[in-house]
Amino acid sequence: MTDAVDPPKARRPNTRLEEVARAAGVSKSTVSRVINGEPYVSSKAREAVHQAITRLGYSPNQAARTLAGSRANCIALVVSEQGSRVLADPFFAGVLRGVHAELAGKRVQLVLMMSKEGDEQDLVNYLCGGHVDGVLVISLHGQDPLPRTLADAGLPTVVGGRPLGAGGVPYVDSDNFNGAMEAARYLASLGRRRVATIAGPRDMAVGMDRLSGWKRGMSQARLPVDLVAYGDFTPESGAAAMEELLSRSPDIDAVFVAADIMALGALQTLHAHGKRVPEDVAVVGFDDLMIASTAVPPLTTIRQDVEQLGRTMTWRLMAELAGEENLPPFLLLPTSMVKRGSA
Amino acid sequence: MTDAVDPPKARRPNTRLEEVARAAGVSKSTVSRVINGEPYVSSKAREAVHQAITRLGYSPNQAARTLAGSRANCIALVVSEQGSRVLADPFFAGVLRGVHAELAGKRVQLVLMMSKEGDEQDLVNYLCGGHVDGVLVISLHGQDPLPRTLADAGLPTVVGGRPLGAGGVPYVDSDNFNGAMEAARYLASLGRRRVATIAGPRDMAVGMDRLSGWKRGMSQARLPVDLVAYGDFTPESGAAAMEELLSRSPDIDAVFVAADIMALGALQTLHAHGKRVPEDVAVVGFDDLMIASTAVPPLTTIRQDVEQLGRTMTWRLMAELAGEENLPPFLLLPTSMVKRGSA
DNA sequence: CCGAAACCTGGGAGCGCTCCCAGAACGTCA
DNA sequence: TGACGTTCTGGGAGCGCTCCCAGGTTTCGG
Repeated sequence: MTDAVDPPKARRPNTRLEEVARAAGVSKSTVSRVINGEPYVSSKAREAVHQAITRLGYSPNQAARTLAGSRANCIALVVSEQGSRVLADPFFAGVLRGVHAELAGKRVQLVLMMSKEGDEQDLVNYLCGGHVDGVLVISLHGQDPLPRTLADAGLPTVVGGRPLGAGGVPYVDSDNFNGAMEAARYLASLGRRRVATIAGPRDMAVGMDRLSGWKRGMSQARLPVDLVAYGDFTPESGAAAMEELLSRSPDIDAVFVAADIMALGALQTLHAHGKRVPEDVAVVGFDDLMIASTAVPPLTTIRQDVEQLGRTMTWRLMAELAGEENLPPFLLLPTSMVKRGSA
Repeated sequence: MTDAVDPPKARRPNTRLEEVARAAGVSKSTVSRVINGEPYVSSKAREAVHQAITRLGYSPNQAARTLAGSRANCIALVVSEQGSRVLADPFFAGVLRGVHAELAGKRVQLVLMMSKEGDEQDLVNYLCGGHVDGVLVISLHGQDPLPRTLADAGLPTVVGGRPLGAGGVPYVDSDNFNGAMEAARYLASLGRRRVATIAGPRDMAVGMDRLSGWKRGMSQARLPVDLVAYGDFTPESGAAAMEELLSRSPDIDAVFVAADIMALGALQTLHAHGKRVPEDVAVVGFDDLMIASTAVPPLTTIRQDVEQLGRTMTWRLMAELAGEENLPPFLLLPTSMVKRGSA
């Protein structure tokens, strides 16, 4: 008769606020006040409520709080992931750790969303629908209008990594420009004269910023900026780009690779061509992933602190949610060079 | 006067269901039915509602649905992360991708929680408080009672990776035993006779299962199982373990390393000792991380599909939530050997 | 032509909280 | 003594939805 079997009856959710009130001998209102740390509660009542809560193992119903109050006590982390590979895992995981670390202790949940192509409108509807108090966006490509849209809808938004198409939306980023510049100058200071770079994709700010920094560093060292190849943050693309550079100019004696993950590929190509690292070609990466130190030879690289990036984004968002004013619109995190064997 | 500044007034959340009803010229109930895809709605009404929804950009208030209905339309991914480094990033990121892929299209949100020490009770209260419909748990250490606790509370729970201390709770895992066995047999088939292993931590099932599999494979090849060292899934520990093995038995001609990430460290140690890979010592890893193919030499390894692990966990949980019965309690995902240069 | 079964619809009672308001209890000062 | 604060408390109206129930409309077999 019935086509669909009824799912098993949901357990009666835990204790309700009213039961706590009864157990503590006070009213719902008072319990609510205690939970939310409001003033104007006698210490006696406060104490009784705390005990009742502990005894009953009460945990407030988040849905009800959200519905009744205005806040959702919840922020979203949106990863715009076109094609699902992009901007490799370690970056994302690091940011996530940072976000979580910063959220620790605060009663704020983190919901994770990935924007698939097509879902765009759904995503915006959802986010603007009052389900979350604020949004963290990472891994933007091209001129993604998402942050702009969210910000225009009045939803507090912080972007991780400089967004190309969202002027005015607050962001936090590593100081890619200066990091890359330092790499170029360091290679020059080593006496290298044919210094190439493998840059990131042209549609990502991180790619362009590191390329600009390298160019600036090269200019300062009075070196030409002709040896540029592009990759897409995969080892394969790094290998291919290195191949291209070597064929264009076999006398290359150094290369700044705009991401460790690509540097791994470049190292393979160099090895295949019988080039010794660092004797024949010095290599400097960027990111300082875990794999940088275990590469052969260990990779000299520009370290960016992705966990700190996550923390800072979260701090910035939470500060805005708390009503703080005159917050810095943009934050740049310093990078540092880690010297290992490859340069 | 006022110590705390009031946060800026929250925007009036979007359209409400009632407005959609009015716009479509039907009742709230009918709109609700359309949204939830229930039968017994005339196609005319259905059409009108859909149009109204699109026109008004309506997005149902999740909190209200949760409160009124029984489901939260939300599952939690709990990462028990004691110490914050553990089980490195790539694993976690892969699982996450899988979970998300499986969730795509379903109207289910994912909340991420990390169990810090101390928070344990809070976490359990929260999860059992009806805020989520089910829980995915990964990265369990030792005899973590969390899954048991959750399952006992009647909360549908699926564990990723065989849990040591939670008999009876459904889990999904890679077939670590058979994968490791295959590795051992492969090395033996290559004619290697002094085959060592670098195992994972003793308090993790994944470590023990791979060790058991290796032992079984060795026995089948009539080889001794004396060369065992332990690491903790870091490159450093892999390097140290290799060092130990080499000093115990310099004639080692093969090693099965229970994780690529440790294999990287082992490779460094081998290199430092002037051992050629694979000529002097063959190396087989486990996991097939991205870095396995870019190691020097490229690592032969046992591939486990972590994304599939995430997908399968999610599928299993969702099936249970949908009320399906007689679901398999445990699921093992096959592994496969990827032959590259190191063995 | 009548009754039953299948469809379709609207009304309204909550879900568990927050937050506003009214008022009690206890001052304190003219 | 009364008028007025300040501190504390409880009552109750929603928040926006789901889901039950009652009832209306159509179809179809006897």
